[in-house]
Amino acid sequence: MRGPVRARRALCQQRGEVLGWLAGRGAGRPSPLHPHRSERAVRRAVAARATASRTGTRTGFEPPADRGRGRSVAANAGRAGPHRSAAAGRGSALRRPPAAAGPRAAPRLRGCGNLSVSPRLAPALVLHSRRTLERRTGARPFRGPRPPAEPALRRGALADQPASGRGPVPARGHVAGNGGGRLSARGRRGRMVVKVGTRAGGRERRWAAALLRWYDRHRRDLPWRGRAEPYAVWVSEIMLQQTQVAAARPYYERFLRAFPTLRALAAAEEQDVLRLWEGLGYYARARQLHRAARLIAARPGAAWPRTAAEWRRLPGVGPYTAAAIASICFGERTPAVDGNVRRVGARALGLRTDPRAPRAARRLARWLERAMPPARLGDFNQALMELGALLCRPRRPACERCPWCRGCAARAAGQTAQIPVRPPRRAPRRVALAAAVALAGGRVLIQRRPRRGLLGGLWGFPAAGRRGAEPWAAAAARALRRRVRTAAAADRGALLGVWRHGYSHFSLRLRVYRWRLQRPAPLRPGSEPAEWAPLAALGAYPMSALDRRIAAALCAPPGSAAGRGAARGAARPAGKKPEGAARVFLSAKSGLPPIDRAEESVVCWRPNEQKENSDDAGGNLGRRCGDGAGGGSRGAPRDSGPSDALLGRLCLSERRAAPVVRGETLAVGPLRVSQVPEPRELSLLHSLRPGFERLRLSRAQPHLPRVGQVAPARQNAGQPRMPRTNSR
DNA sequence: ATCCAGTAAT
DNA sequence: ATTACTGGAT
Repeated sequence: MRGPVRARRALCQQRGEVLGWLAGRGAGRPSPLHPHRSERAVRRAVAARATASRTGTRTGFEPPADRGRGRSVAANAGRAGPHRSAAAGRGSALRRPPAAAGPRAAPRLRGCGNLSVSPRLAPALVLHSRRTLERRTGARPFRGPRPPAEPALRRGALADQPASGRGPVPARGHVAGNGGGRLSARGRRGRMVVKVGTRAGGRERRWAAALLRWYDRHRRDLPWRGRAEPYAVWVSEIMLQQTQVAAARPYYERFLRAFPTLRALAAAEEQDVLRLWEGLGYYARARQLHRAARLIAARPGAAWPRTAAEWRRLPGVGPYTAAAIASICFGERTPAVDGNVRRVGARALGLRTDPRAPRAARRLARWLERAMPPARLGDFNQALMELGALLCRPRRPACERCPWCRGCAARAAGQTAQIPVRPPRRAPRRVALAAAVALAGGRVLIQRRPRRGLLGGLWGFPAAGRRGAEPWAAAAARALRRRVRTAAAADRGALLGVWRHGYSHFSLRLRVYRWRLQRPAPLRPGSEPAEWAPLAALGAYPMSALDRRIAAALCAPPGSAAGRGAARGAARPAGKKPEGAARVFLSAKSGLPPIDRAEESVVCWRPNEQKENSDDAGGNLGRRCGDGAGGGSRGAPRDSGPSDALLGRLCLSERRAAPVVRGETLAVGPLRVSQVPEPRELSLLHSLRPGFERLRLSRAQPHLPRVGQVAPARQNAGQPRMPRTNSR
């Protein structure tokens, strides 16, 4: 046995470097890290060295001697192949250059390795090595507050080691900083094994190299890539907030045509900016982009902010966006951590906690910062995001193609589905309300909700919460009286049913009471409109999903599933669709040119994920709705069979001389209902003419048409424009 | 239906 | 620390 000595892989150069350093320190310059100890420690170390060279006994600084050679790290690394794509294994981290130089070699640091030293000396050595590395690599010196718990505690523990080394030895130390040295403590006598890296973040840099190789080969060609122009990058980053590349891309191109420069944007009217944003959502982004443009233009010389901190001060620019722009355009060493990066990083590191939690986020950011290669800071950030978007997807990651496959901790543990860990969601707040359904001569009372707020602008039945311990029916009656003047509200309504609905942050339990009135009672004026709407026309009113289900129950024949309804939302029996003719309403997601051909076709098909077993778009277009891919297969799982084929072929039934305004509803059809896909099955709506991609199926309203007439197109056209519906 | 996303406002 | 904002994927 070799006793406490653990320097199995010390490298000659490093040894030379360290010994040279130690010798040079003979004068006893105080170590900045441990000024009060270094002198003694250094003298001791030098003495030990002298002893060792005289007697041949081993010391902590002894080279691994010849026995180390046989199973050297280089051999390990060789086994794995010199061009291992993912550099995560222990062996590869210790890969070293040919150990040509001996102890007397020039004190150059190359390669990495372990040195066994006394606990006292270890911190100074690490510091020294880090300094050297910083000098050599130009890495940013570590400064600023160290992350609180870890290093402080461990450095303290280290410094407090008794000279005998018998005190508690931290199981693994890690010297904070930018990757200059790592410290791990092993051994009974408290010898410290110092792993010295050649470059700041040497280990991480190899991940970076593999990543960038992959990125260079597989990156998508996106309009904002290429020249890292601040304006282009900034606009694209704002557009890409909460928005996928495919959706943002056409907007980006149009936007840059309209406002090619910062000055053009700053000079624009907000209305024009918003107009170009229509359909993208999150309109605050556009307003803030515009505001920020004016702020930048007002700077002296309209100079771009350069640092992430400066960008951060602009409206609409958060930590992610600031880091992305600063790194891509101005070479700042700041990781841009978005959802993709969090996912990729959490998996690679095998984070078992929510990567958004501060601790994990710090760890991730530090790791990334160490990995960022100085020459390609922006590319590194983009490559990470690209990896997350293309391969390291939330579901079904394509690990086989991933450059980090071998080193990925989540992959190794078979945990890619569990990582990133998501924080447990709190149980949603429970909310209970009572609603009033007032029927009179085939009409029902509905009201529109305020434009702002939850389900803004949608129509629904009056509802109220319970006051104190009053009966639920009383609460419903109160809601009724608020909108209509009727004596009937004094009566107790009949309980129609109880509906539940889950919203994003609360779950609603709605008790619905029904009143039958002789005739439509006079409406009370209110801030929002109310109407006695014909039951048959309810389909023309945009409603929330919950109110829609109640409306469906009103229209459904008694005893039908929808009529019984309440409990589970009462859809029709699974797998069956209502028969008959119906129209589909498409609400335009953005402005559209006039429709000059009445027979405009709109083709819908399922997302086509398996490229290899499906036809191209032309093949899709060639199929007919009826031939096997239509209603029959719709219950089938996504990936089985030819279900990626055409689902329906819809025809716009009207000409439109005037342009279509965003949000306007267009009637399509009529169609046999069995040809109409469910909204959720439709992830793509294409027309054969450009400009119609943004058409969106709004409401097929499958529940209503069975009673009475389907709302004719004319009537629909006369309706107030359908606001955007948001079922949450 | 449920989950996910970055920023600002609270 | 939560939530609104909006749309897409599954």
